[in-house]
Amino acid sequence: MGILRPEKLCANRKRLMEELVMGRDKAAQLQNLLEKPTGPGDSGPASAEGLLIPASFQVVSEDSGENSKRPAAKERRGCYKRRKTLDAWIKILPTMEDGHAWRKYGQKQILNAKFSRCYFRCTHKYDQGCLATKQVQKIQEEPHQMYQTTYFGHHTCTNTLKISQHTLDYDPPQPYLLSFQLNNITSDVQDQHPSCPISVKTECNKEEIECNFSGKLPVAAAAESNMWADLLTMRSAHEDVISSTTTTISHDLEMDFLIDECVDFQNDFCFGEGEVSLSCV
DNA sequence: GTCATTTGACCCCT
DNA sequence: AGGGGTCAAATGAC
Repeated sequence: MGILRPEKLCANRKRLMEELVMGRDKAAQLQNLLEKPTGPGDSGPASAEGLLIPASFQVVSEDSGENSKRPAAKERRGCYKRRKTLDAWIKILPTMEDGHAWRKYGQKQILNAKFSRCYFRCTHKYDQGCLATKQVQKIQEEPHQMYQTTYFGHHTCTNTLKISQHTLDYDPPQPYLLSFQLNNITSDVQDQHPSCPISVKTECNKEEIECNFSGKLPVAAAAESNMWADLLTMRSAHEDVISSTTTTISHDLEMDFLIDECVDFQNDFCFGEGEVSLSCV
């Protein structure tokens, strides 16, 4: 549910386009943030948090209905409401750690997913009423394990933990935080290679990097092993675009790209979902 | 004893 | 109807 599934998007094109427009706006906001450095006291990254991939089809608890006394299991009918609106975003990290104190409250095996999904709520849900929650799903096995974390709501608690030393000491060239989105949705039915421009942004050694691959991405061939070669080609072919949209590209890029699904040429658009890992070397 | 995790059941939503 | 999100009793760790 947390993932933008192509088949569902195909069924609701209008909604999808609205999401894309929103994504574009978010990107513009991010650009502004990057161009306007924050002061020493500012919590810059926090203000940019919401600009990561909007998990549009996720919803946020309207009313958790947390009472001190809970009814017995059989009396729980209608005791809680499903999440209703969205304030969610996705991060892909090599660790579950994110500097906040979470308490696990559930785990589910998800259909067609290799790994189970874990559900966390803020430790301070009851003492401070913090409604932040997250879902963590492993998406890649060790040794280069990666976790897709979907956050819902922002922390309102004050007792956040410091980022663990493990996280701080996380040294390159291990994969680092990365999120990406497809900027536009178009297709080229003639050559069966839809054009899906990609934005990639990451935080690597405290340095923000944003790359904008605006070339044609042969999505249909995304699963093939030469994907990285394609991206490299694309990058060199659009070096001017990259340099105009990034502050620094001093790192070599090492990427694994995978697109799970991308289809529906009949409706004249395509969409892919995927993961990108980026290493600092 | 306290708090976190596990796990099966329950419930909402599509 | 079934998948996915949440609850809470049972269990484990400290």
